[in-house]
Amino acid sequence: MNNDVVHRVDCPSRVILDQIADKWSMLVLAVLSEPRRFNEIKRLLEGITQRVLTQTLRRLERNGMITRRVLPGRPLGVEYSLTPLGRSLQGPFGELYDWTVSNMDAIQAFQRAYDSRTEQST
Amino acid sequence: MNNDVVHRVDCPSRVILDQIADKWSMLVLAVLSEPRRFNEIKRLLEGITQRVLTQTLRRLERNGMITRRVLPGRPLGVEYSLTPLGRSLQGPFGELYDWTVSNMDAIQAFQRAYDSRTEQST
DNA sequence: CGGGATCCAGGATGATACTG
DNA sequence: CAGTATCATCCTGGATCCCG
Repeated sequence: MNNDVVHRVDCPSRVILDQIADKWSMLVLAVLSEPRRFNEIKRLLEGITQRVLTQTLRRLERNGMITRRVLPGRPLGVEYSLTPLGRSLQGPFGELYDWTVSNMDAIQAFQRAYDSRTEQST
Repeated sequence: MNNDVVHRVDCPSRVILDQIADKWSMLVLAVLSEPRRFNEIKRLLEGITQRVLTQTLRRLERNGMITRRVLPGRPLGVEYSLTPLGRSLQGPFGELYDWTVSNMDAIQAFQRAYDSRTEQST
């Protein structure tokens, strides 16, 4: 990371980072390793509401990460799939995910230590 | 990414991801490539308020990413620096940052296209 | 200098109902 | 099925004041 520039408010990377570096975007992108339909994604991502999912999908679509395709036939069907751009994000996100998994235990240990150091006794 | 597990609400990686995959954490970590003091960080990160900076630093500290050291002497001084764990995050974050810089233009083009496709004319 | 405590407004979120 | 619309709510983040 170039520390001389990242922090500037006018650096476009900050704006972009804002768009992609959030939990749901990452998870949606992960789940879309293969094309999926709306409710399918929703089912896979336990805890997301359709409202938030819709917003996330729209944002990803606007940013050119995913494609929305209306399936012919009834009842309605919509399929989302990664664009090449979206797929190219799997690398960096994968790194981050792997790091998280590798260091999960260490982090939780730190948290416990911090909390016991912090919390007031009865 | 392992799609069979990422999305589960009970997967700890989701909790961790939540902690680290936010804008300010990434930027603070970036700026802390060398030890810095509170107001120094604040000055470097244009747009952050001391409240949010404090919260971000606390969270990072709790997660074992940074160390807080009170400097002896008057007036007060506090120095923050990366722990080995925090430093190990620079790799993944760097990847993401590099990706962002490389694809910034493409993304902004997508956004413009999407917006002109979407917005209603006068 | 480095915060903690408070107050307050606005945006994000959840739940629910309705539609093509 | 795949959303949109609405409303109540919650919580974050900004602004301020104060303290060691």
